[in-house]
Amino acid sequence: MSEERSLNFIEEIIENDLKVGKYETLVTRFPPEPNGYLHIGHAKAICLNFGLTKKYGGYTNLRFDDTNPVTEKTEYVDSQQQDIKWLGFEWKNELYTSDYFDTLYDFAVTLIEKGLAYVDHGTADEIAALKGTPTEPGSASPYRSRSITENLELFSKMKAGDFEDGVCILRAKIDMTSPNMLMRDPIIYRIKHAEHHRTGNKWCIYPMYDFAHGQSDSIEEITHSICTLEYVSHRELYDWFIEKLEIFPSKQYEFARLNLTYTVMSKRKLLQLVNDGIVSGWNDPRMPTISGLRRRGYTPESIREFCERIGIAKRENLIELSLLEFCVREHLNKTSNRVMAVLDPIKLIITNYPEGKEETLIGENNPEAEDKGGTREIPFSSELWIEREDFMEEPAKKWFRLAPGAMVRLKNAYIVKCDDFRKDADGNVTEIYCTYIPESKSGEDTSEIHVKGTIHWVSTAHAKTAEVRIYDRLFSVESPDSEDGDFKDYLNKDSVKVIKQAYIEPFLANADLDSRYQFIRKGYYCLDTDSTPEQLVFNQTVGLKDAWAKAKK
RNA sequence: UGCCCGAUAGUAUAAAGGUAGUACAACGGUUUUUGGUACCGUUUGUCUAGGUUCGAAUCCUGGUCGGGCAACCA
Repeated sequence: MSEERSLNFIEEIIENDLKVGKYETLVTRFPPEPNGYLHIGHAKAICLNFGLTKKYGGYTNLRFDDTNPVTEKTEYVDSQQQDIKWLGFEWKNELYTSDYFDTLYDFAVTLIEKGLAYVDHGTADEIAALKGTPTEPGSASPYRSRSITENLELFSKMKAGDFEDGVCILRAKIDMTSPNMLMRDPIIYRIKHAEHHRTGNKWCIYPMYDFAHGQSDSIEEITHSICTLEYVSHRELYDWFIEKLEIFPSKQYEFARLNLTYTVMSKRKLLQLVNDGIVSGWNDPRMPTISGLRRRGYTPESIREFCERIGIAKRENLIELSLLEFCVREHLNKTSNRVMAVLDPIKLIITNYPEGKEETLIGENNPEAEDKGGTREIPFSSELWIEREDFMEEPAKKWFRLAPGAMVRLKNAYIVKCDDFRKDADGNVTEIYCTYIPESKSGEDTSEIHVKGTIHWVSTAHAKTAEVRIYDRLFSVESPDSEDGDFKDYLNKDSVKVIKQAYIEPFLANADLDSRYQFIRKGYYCLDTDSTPEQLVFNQTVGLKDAWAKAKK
């Protein structure tokens, strides 16, 4: 059944490592910094790391990379955990880089003792100046030659809180002339008198990313430490620390991060959208965050499928949003029940249907499901709401819907013929008059009449109302990041359209937050968390493909 | 004017020296009580110049283009 997917370069490395017996057990980790909400780009990394150990055995740790107390919060830890679980993955161990602060401190002492680290009292500017540039080598700091004893003492004082922020830092002693800027005596510990979300005020010195990440991987015996391309140049340092400290040799591999058209992906920019009130929050349905996609109605299955399809490689990429939309349509088409809702209503009156008469019709819930998803009852009467766009006073060519003299099928009901219509003073059509064909009832049609168009409807007497929110891309250009000027100059002004009063069939009154629906001929919808029993609110996840709309252009 | 990474249809991603394939997108058709779905078909590609080889997307050299690197961020 399962078709073969070719291996990506990381799978090739792993298969080879396993084959030659380099590792017994594959161990990966997902290491977010708890300073924001996870987005679809993180989903790619999550699916990769957890997917690898699911495929090859072994396990994946969740490690919060919390080495910067001023940006990190427990709120983010909680949301990130929720998002990973929702995506359908289970971590082996829940860990925090801050769990290793004692060990990391000892590692720093070891380095000092080996003469490979020193305390520098230069200011940030002085240190930057001596660092050189990418094209010019750096030069030694005046503090570079301090004795081991002095360094040990000063570092201990740093830990003890004897210095204010910024007075001094601990640096690795490597090579100020290295072509790799990161090897020019990188800072490994800085002083920050700040409260940490887990360790409180125990520490006033915190390790830098480069002095924490590889060692944490090593402590956990991570075999394959997978990260994004911007860390390529960090690998040399990563290996250097592991070698000098003589600890478990985790290996770092890098892949290209995800970029998606019509959105931005950096936490910084997403935070700006939230703070500027451009979106309602991290989980605004237009956001590319996991929580936004979830609220929008995306399913974990569809996001996992998307991550599978985009592949893993090392070249920069910009994935078309249409692929994500395809994945969610594909899943929702198979799993969601069909219902009828009229978003832009106009009244249709069946003149030969007895006034006051009602019928209960049966509709199948999902033609794609094996059991058709069961059936539901749909009330029918002489007065219906239909979609305004399903009537044309002067039909275009190839028009299959209602027009004077034209016939269509009402989904799950009868064929009707349009006899007349009314307009108001402004020329807007207000009512459409039809006659129905009694012997054309769905399921027992003996009329021999075949019509090309089928439209959805809701009985006016039985309709419930709901608010419907329809979303469009957040930005009007494919790559807001690469345009001139500020990315916010390219916002799509019409990224949300709110329909205050749509008519929905009574069945939908019992909609729950876990269900997704296909509004027939319209799209996929789910209940929004803003919903109340008095006021239902639906979000459009994605519209259906619309060949007619395309043909009109 | 340094170092590092990369370059295959519109977008992604395969082909480990031997038929350039797949998906999405686009376009056309068949089926259809959703102008949906399903199915069928069409268009479009190896950055460039050399070299190695019987044979190069793949190996080598030069060039071009794109990205990263000079936070007490991760």
